[in-house]
Amino acid sequence: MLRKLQGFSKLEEADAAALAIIEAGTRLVPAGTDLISEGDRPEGMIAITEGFACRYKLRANGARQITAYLIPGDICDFETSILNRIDHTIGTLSTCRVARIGPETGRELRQRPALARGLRTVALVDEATLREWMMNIGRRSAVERLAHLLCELLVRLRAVGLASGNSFDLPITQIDLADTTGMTSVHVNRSLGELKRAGLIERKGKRVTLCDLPRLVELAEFRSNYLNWEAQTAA
Amino acid sequence: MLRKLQGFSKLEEADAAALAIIEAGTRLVPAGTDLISEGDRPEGMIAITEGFACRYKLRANGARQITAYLIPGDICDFETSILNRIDHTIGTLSTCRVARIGPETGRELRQRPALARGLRTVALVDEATLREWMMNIGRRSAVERLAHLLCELLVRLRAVGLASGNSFDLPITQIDLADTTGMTSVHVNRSLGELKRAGLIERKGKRVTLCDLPRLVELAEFRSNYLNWEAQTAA
DNA sequence: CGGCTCCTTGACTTAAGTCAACGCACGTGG
DNA sequence: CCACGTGCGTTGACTTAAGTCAAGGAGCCG
Repeated sequence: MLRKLQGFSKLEEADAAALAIIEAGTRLVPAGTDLISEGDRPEGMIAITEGFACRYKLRANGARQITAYLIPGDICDFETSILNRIDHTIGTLSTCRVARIGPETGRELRQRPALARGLRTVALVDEATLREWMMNIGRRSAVERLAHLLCELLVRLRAVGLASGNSFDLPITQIDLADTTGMTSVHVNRSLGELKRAGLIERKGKRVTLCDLPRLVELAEFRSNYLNWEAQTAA
Repeated sequence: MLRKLQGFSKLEEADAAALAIIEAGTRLVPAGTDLISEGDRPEGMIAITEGFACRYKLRANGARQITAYLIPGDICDFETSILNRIDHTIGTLSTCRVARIGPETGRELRQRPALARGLRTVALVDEATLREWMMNIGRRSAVERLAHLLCELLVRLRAVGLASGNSFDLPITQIDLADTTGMTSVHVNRSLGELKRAGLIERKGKRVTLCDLPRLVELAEFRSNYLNWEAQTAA
């Protein structure tokens, strides 16, 4: 998994070995666990190899805004000691397999030029994704938002080999989707129903299928450019 | 101005000289000008020394989402050649004084350790701000959103000496505010009116005064931590 | 003095939120 | 192995925040 991620963002040599080590020290974490809390001192990195995690913030009234998904292959790097307090929390949405990378090994990884470059690319893509999500919440209707999110997930999961054709497992609740898209779980439910009725998606259990991807892409005005490593490798 | 920005994020020596040079090659740009367009090849940096600019994205139907403000002292650094296409546009909201920094000089600046560190800090703060805005749009009411935005602007403008007491010049339209907060200009107008009626803010022309900052902060649940260099210098 | 663009306001519509109930699946413990 | 609890999904009836449409006014510039 980790391999995949690094694989596309930059060419690797035997850095793969370094990553393999990481995968060794992996732990299984139940859903709803905070891996890092707001206000913590950032250190090292965290990598997800299975399941969905997220970055989120809370309001005093309990309202939650999810600002990013961490899916298998994703790494979040806390540029150690540049900022000394984290402004958000990272928690699991489903059961996850997580690798924690200490500050020392983190430094080692960043020493390898190819990996360092990969990590910076990841950071830039994450930021671009943040902007796209903002557009999503601010300027798209409920149905469009969900359509867009599903398209994004398909692309990202494909990149790590976790989608087969146009379908993938989405191990998170509609409440999570609501907190991602800035809506209510009730309205997420209805909007998903609308997409289903329109024949754009299908769901059985945790499995989602984007039956009519072209129409979905058009509806959401989805352009994958912001996620694009492709542009990278082409360069 | 530039000095200020760097001043807080990291201690400087004679890097100031390097920055001074930048300020020399500065141009005046009218409002509504795009400095960099989506799809461009990123190169060098752009610094704003006067006026308000922003990052934004457009939808096919013309809807605009502003994802960040660039105020005097802000620099945006396109990590040259890491990504090769920009996913958003940068344009001026008011008349601006802008410094364009070529790729070569950009590299030079990044060579100076203190400046490099400063730039990375800026990038991290920008990202944190992005997350806070997302929370703003996704999970706060119209009035709260505006209150939060105003608080943020006060803090940021203070940091560069552009606020006197609790008031500052806001040289942008209510349409811009709407595109920032994911609402309509009409509703921005009404919500601002509400803040004014509640005695929280005052406006005359472009000048905004946050009369009752404590209540405004409370209403918006504003915590400046995400902008905090203070934390940095303390470290 | 037009002719912009922006601000302001009112009347009305609509998308999304709220409240509430019920069913279903899952997991745990008796 | 079944009984029960709990969290999630689903649906309906109703409320509300925000959007839409539209028109007038204010400021600014050439």
